[in-house]
Amino acid sequence: MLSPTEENYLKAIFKVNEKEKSSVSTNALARQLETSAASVTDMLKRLSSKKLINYEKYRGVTLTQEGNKISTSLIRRHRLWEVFLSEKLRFSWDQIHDLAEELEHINSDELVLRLDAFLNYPKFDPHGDPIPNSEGRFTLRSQTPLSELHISQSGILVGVREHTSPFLKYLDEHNIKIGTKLKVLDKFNYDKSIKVEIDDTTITTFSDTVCNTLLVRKKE
Amino acid sequence: MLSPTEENYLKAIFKVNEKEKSSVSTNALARQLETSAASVTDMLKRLSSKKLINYEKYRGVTLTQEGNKISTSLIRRHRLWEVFLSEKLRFSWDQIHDLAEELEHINSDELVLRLDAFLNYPKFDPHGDPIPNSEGRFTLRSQTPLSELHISQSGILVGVREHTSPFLKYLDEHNIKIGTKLKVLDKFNYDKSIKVEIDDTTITTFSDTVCNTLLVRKKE
DNA sequence: AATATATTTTAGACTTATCTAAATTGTCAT
DNA sequence: ATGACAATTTAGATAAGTCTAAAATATATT
Repeated sequence: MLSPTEENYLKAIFKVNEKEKSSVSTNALARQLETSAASVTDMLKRLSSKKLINYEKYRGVTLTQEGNKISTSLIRRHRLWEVFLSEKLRFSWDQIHDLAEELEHINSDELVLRLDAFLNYPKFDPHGDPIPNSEGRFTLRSQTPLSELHISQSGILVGVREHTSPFLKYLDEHNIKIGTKLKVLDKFNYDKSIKVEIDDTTITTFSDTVCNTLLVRKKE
Repeated sequence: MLSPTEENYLKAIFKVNEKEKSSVSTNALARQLETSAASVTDMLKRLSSKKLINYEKYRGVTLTQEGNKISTSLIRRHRLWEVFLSEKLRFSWDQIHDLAEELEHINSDELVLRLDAFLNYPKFDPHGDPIPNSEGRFTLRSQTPLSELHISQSGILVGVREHTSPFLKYLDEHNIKIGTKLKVLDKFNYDKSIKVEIDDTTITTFSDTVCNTLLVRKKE
C-alpha cells in the first residue's frame, strides 16, 4: 500500500517521462512536484526499495513495470473523476483538476469499476485526454495542432496541450470545449496568428501560442 | 486546515458523546478509534490548543462550538457520499461505510454543495440516519424499536442501531432495507423473539437482539 | 481513610515526509 | 584536461502521528 505522496511521485515520473521521453532527472521531478531536490532524492530511494522505479544515483529514474502499472491506474482514476465532476456535478473545466487530484487517491478497484460503468465507460476526459481502460491501454486519437491546418480547413477540438487554469478559463470565455468545430479563415505570416470561426458562428483571432496548444481532428 | 486524523478524532468525540450524553473519556475514544490511550491524550492536547475541544486533564472532553460545527459537516459529507455510493454506484449496504470514510475528508464546500444537489437534497442516508443540512440541522425522525410493537401492529423501517458489516449483510440476506414494511405476527415471551412478516410476503422470526436494533415508524 | 485497581498522562522512541545547508559528483567550455 | 558551474546527494533538523512502558491521578472497596 502506497501513501498519497508516493503515488504522486510515481505520477510525476510518468508525466515528465511522457514529455521528455528519456530517464527522468531529480530536478525535473522537483520542479514538477514543487518541492526540493533533496526531498526528491529521499523519495526516490524509498520507491526504489519498493521496486517501483529503476534508480541509479546521479543518473535519473525510470518506472518499473509495476510502477508503470500504478501510475496508469492513477491516471485512469483521475480522469474518470474528472468526467464525473464535469458531467454529473457540472463543475467548470478549470475546477475539476484539483478535486480529482484528491479523489484519485481513494484506493478501491471496485469503486473505479463502478464509477466507470456509471459514467458509461468514457474513453476521454473533459480535457480530451484518453482514459486508460482497466488493462491500462490508452485509446489513441488522431490530433493536429490547429496551427498546422491550412486556410479554409476545419477541425474538431479533441484536446489541449496545456491544462493551466488561466488557459482553460480563456477557452471557457470563448465558448470552446472538446467537440467544438474550428475553421481556419486566414493565417497571418507576420506573427503566425490565425483567424478562426468557432462553431460556424463567432469569428476570433488566436495567437500562435494558442494555435499550437489546441489539438484538432481534421475534417475531411 | 485539519488533517484527516484530527477530523476523525472530532467525529469520534461527537459519536461517543451522542451515545453517552456526557463528557467523553480518553479510554472511550481509544476504544472507538482502535488506538492507544496515550495517542488519544496526545491528540486531545493538539485539538485543545486549536480550540476545537474543551479538555481538562483526567476529566474528559467536550466539543467547542467550532469543533461541533466541523464534526457535523463531516457527518454531512459522510452520509451524502453514502447516498451517492448506494443510489448511483449501486454499492451494497455494508460496503459504503469504509469508502465514505475516505471521501468525507475531501475538503471542498463547493463539492458537497453540488453533490447534495446532484442527489436531490436527501434527508436520510441509506442506513436511515439523518443528513444534517448545510446549516448543520438534523431532520428528526419518529422511531420505535421493533421490539416495542404489539402483535398485529406494523411499521416501516426507518433506521438501524447497529452499522456493523455482519448485521447489514444479515439484513440484506433477508431483503430488508429502509422503507421495508415489517408486521409483528407473534411475540414469544420465553426468549423475546418475534415472528415478523416482511413486505407482506416472507415470514421470519427475529431474535430479541435484532428487534431492538431495527427502528420503525409505526403504521396507523 | 487507606489501599487496591482502573484510568490517564508522561517520557522516550520510531516512521514518514519534509526542509536547509554542505558536500559530492557530473558536465561543458575553453 | 581542468576549472567553473550545475545537478544531485548527504547530513542533520523538524513536525505529525503513532507506540510501549512507567508514572501520576482518580475511583472504588473495605
